[in-house]
Amino acid sequence: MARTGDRILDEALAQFGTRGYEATSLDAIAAALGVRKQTVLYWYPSKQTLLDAAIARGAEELHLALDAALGGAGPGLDRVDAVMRVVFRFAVRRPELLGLLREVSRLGDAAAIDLGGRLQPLLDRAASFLGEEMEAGTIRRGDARLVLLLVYSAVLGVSTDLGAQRALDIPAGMASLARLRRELFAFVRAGLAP
Amino acid sequence: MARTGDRILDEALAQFGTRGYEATSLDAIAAALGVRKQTVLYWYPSKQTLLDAAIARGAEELHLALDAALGGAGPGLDRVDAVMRVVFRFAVRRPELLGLLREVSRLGDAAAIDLGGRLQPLLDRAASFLGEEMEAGTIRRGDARLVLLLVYSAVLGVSTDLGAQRALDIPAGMASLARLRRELFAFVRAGLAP
DNA sequence: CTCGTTGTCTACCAAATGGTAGACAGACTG
DNA sequence: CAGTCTGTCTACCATTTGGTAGACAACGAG
Repeated sequence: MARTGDRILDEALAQFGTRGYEATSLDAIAAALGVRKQTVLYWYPSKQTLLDAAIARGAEELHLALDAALGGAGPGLDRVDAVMRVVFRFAVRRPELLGLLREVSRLGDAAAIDLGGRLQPLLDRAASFLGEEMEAGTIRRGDARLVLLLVYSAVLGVSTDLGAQRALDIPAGMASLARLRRELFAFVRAGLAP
Repeated sequence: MARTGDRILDEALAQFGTRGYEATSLDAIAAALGVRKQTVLYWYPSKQTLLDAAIARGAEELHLALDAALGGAGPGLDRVDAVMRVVFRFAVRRPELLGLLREVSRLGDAAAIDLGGRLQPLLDRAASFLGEEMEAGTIRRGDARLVLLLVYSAVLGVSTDLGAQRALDIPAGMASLARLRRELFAFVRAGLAP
């Protein structure tokens, strides 16, 4: 695949992730690249195909980063921190990717199931990790899958709900972002502590 | 306003909240009510007007319930519990309302700002409540607004991200829902504890 | 009975959307 | 040089969408 195909995929990921799938037209994607809609349809024969490809790409990127974080870090809460660090970095540097994640879960179509399938092993691994830590006493006991869901929601929510941040008068900017990160880590750590 | 106007508003809120604003057509709303699109346009002269009205209605409903919860409950973490109970009940009984909240924050248009304005006093109140409790030592010290954002994200995330729950193989149903609720409460309580 | 009001409908319309068909230019290959 | 393959484009098309114009029926008031 030449470079055009990749540029289209990037742009599609960005627009699907920020404006939403239905709200994004092929014309808009094409125009953003200075190209005609038919070029988009040449590389991806339908809008659905393009969405699938964007999801696959996003999932792969997430999977890679999270896999490394899950594998490389130390035991106990340090590992939780490592994962949160990764997700938080995504939230800052590639918010459209997390936006796509959320968008897909809303669409609830076949692509979402596919995405679920792709991330499944990762989630299983995370859940069993939480379970082990609960056994070892480093994490408060509870249902590992539910706790995972909670942490996921809190992190993703913070990462994507910029609207809420606006309503709360939380300023943007590096310093404030760092504070938010610290607060998030403290909150989750406290929430998981035995 | 006769009954048709209200039925349209309900249906619009439901569809905007679940399928999203752009993905919902006036025809779809009308069809769901066994009526023609022009009847919808008679009551609400444009799609944007309808969205605004739906948001206003949702905000009012939320405001009412949260206001009561914030006012009526006891001190300290009990009050946090009361608010979470309310939000959780919304998540179960009127998920489309929380969905609309999220949708609006994504749209980021004038309506979102309006919604923010409506809920602002409530958020201020919640934040200052958290601040007081931090002073009193019943809640772990930290930035009250950020902590509020975290709790909000966790609760809203759990409440709306059914897709994630599917991916995690968390079954639907009353019993499982109750367990999720317990786990959420425990998590937030622990996260807020000093 | 007549007349204005109200609410719903049929008939359109212009713009946008996803998608098809095919022309065409350049580059590589025999 | 002829021919094929690749990538982009112009030209359309059917459908959907938000929205306008106006007919029409029910109905309460004078």
